[in-house]
Amino acid sequence: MSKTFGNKIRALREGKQIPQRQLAAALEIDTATYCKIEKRDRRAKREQVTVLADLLEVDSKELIRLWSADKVYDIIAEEEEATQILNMVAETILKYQDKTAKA
Amino acid sequence: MSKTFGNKIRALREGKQIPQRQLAAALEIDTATYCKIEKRDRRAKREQVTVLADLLEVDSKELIRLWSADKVYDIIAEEEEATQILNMVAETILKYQDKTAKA
DNA sequence: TTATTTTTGCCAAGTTACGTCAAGACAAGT
DNA sequence: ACTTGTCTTGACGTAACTTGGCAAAAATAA
Repeated sequence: MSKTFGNKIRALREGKQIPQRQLAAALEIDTATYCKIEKRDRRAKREQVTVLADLLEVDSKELIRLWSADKVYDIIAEEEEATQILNMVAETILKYQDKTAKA
Repeated sequence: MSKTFGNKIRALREGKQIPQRQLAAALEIDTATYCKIEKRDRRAKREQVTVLADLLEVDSKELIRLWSADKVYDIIAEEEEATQILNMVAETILKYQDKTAKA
């Protein structure tokens, strides 16, 4: 991906010169697990993402976007018509937003 | 969604006047499970989707698209910035396709 | 070398998703 | 009303997947 969630938090962490150990402690997991999150071997939980955003002083919405994008990517990357699938979902979401906006 | 996977296969099945029992047998699951798939309570496996496409005489790619879209939708529907997430993934996919196309 | 950080493999525990069973709703026919 | 067939739902056991921790190995620095 252009920038995976793991890449992003690693870049931020390195920019701040924080060891994994410290973030791992904040997330109450051990460093091995934290390491795997950066390497995309494990997935952070949603709550952990917001904690990381705080510690890394970055907009949590941005991190959530990356984190969600990773999940979506995993689902459709292997499909032939990935782009068309995304368009279908986008349409659905727009329609649904219209409905709820009116209601 | 505008048209979920479940809606689609149900419409096709009804158009052909086939009972759930028959498709369930083809998928080697019982009718309760098949029913849940139509109702979006259980998810079909990828192989099952192609089997259904055959039996319902519809392009399997179309069914796979709907099936994938359902999965993606489940992931991001609850997120605030769902559309932006989709855009991020779309970008990533395009970039990746460029790379592989050149290679 | 020594110390620190990062990474990996493996296993136990936890979580999620699946499929079946049993029971019930509903409609059409007798 | 009784049957027959289809569809639906909830509960339950279990299979499959995911997670986190531990221990030990690489990598990196001091």
